Amino acid sequence: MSRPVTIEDVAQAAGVSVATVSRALRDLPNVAPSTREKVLAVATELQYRPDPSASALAAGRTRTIAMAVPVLDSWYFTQVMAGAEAVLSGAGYDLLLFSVDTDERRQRLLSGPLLKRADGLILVDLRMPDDEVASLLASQIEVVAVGIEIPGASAVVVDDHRIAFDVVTYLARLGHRRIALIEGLPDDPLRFQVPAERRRGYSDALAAADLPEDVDLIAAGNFSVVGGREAMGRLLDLPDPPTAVFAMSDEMAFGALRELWDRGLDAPCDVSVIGVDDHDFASIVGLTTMQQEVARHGEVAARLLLDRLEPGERDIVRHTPTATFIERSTAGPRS
Amino acid sequence: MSRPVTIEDVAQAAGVSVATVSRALRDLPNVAPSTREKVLAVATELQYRPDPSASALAAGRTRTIAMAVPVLDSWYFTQVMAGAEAVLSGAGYDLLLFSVDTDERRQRLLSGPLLKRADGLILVDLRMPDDEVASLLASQIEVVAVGIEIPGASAVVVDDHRIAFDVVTYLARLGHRRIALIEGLPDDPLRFQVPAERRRGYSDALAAADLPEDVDLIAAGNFSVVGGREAMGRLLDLPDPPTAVFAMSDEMAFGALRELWDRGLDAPCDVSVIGVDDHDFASIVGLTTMQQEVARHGEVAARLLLDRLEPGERDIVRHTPTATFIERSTAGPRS
DNA sequence: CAAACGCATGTAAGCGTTTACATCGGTCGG
DNA sequence: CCGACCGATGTAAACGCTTACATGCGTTTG
Repeated sequence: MSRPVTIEDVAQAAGVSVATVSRALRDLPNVAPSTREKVLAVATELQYRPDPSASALAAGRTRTIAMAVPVLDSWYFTQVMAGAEAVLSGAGYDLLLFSVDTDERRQRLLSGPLLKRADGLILVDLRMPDDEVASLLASQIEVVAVGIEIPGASAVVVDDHRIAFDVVTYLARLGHRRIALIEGLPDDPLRFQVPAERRRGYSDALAAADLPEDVDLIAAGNFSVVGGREAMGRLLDLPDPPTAVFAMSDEMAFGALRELWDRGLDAPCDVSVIGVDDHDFASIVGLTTMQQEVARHGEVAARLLLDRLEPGERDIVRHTPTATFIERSTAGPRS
Repeated sequence: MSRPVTIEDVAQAAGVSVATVSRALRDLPNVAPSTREKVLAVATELQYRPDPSASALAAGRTRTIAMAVPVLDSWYFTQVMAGAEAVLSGAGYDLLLFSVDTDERRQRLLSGPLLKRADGLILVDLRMPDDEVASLLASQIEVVAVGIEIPGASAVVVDDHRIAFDVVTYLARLGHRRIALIEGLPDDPLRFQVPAERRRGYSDALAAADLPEDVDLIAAGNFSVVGGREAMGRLLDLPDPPTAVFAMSDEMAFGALRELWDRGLDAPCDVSVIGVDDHDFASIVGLTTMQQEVARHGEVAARLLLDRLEPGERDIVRHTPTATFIERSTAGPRS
């Protein structure tokens, strides 16, 4: 109803100038304690709320961090997001969330007004062409990447090659000779860097174990439960099906397990299955997996970003979280 | 490097006034087609990006919607969020995300500058005292609730009483006489309305089936997998354990199943288990559940909000999504 | 004791938009 | 042929803050 309270109202009521109010409310130096108190009292009394748009316009800082992820309904991304949000809200920043499902949307977003809407940007698993990277870095906004490397920006990247390599090597040591891969999005090379790295790790591990690589053993699972299930279906339908499967994510591994069960098969008796993430449900179904501290990824990214927003040129940091292999009950020796 | 391009730069380059640029770029009437074209050309040429803060300040609209949820790492909330985001981004709105884990944070948030940061607010499962509701509604911001009812605001609310009633009645009809409830957060009455309603539905169904209610059969599961597991553990340790369990969420049901399996028991042979949601993994483990179209909740909420933001006083709408019972393999007759 | 300084405060110029209002040619009906 | 009207455009005043700079006063210092 009533016109919102402005800083001017507070100034008037407190008998000082707007500048003093501004300083007092933001804990800047050069304000007499008595004055500060008075201003604070009046401000709460009047229920004054500074207008963020006005502050942003005047100060050039929005106190907002944007985060862009490929999809919002995937466990991994929501975990990263939750981790980041915790840190950001603790530091008084707000989180602007975007899901970027197409190249076109990414392009529009990352060149659009978003850049002026936030002080920083957390980019999760969104690979992009060089020119976009360049224009991003040229813009004022501070960028931190998760899951991808962006030359010139801090990043949180797991060693995806190693994860895949270790898992596949483990399976090979168990005696498996036909080891399948359920991968993510083979059709969209720009989107994820992760699948490509894990794919390489898979191939290298096979080579290291002197196993031939068979393209039939590579199935796309789209990083989803149903995708994993369908992929497993295709693998089992092969004339010479695999005895072990490495799924690039736990979610796909769950789908794979489901398909096994549906066919009256079981892991690890018939087929060994290993995933990545240590999803909340991995322990439920006993999935052997390569654990990642996913929420930490987000926390670390947020912290790196906040660090760089502080005045005083921080270095570009590349943080590599560790992954821990967790043996449960879905992988065993080749029968 | 170079000073960002402002509307003035565009105006100058196009040989018109800033007003005309503003009008042309926003497709307002009263601009000659030739002029509009010219302006558009110059704008793209210069890579002009309007500053959202400035627009917001001048126009009083932020083109942003805030969404507050109790936690970010729970399946239900992320689904709702994903649904809302899809609609909002389609309409050119940005999503500001907040997790509200304490009463204090909620209070601060909902009275703070947030209100000026967004044109609308989607409140999910956050119950609050009357005075807060009042001050929220008194503020300029448009509110839509999900999972709770806020007098004076549109809402998306499932019939939680009915869901619980139906499930428990179903179990009673199967011959179960000791039906347990794994609930959410009993200690925090302000936070969720949902648990309270489902709890009532549970009690009423027992009464309708002439079954006694036993407080020992009610265990808190915190809406999490581990919580559900622990709750089930406590229930099984009872001298007279239940033969059926209704979990208020699938996630808790998963935990419950896990506990059963760990003890060498199984559903439905030893204990029937039913959840709510139809979580992605429900089909994996064959969980019988009451399905909700969760993402739709978010979509609908977003749409209701956008409707109300259009000029032209819409009515307050109360949308009740339907829930569908899905029989799978974790519930059966009492053995 | 004057000059120099430091601190608390005020003044006012932005920040980059939107938009009410004024202006200015033309067109049109009488 | 003229006043009314209309559509295209410009002018300038907000919008609510931040902040560089100016001011004024009490203290210190040589």
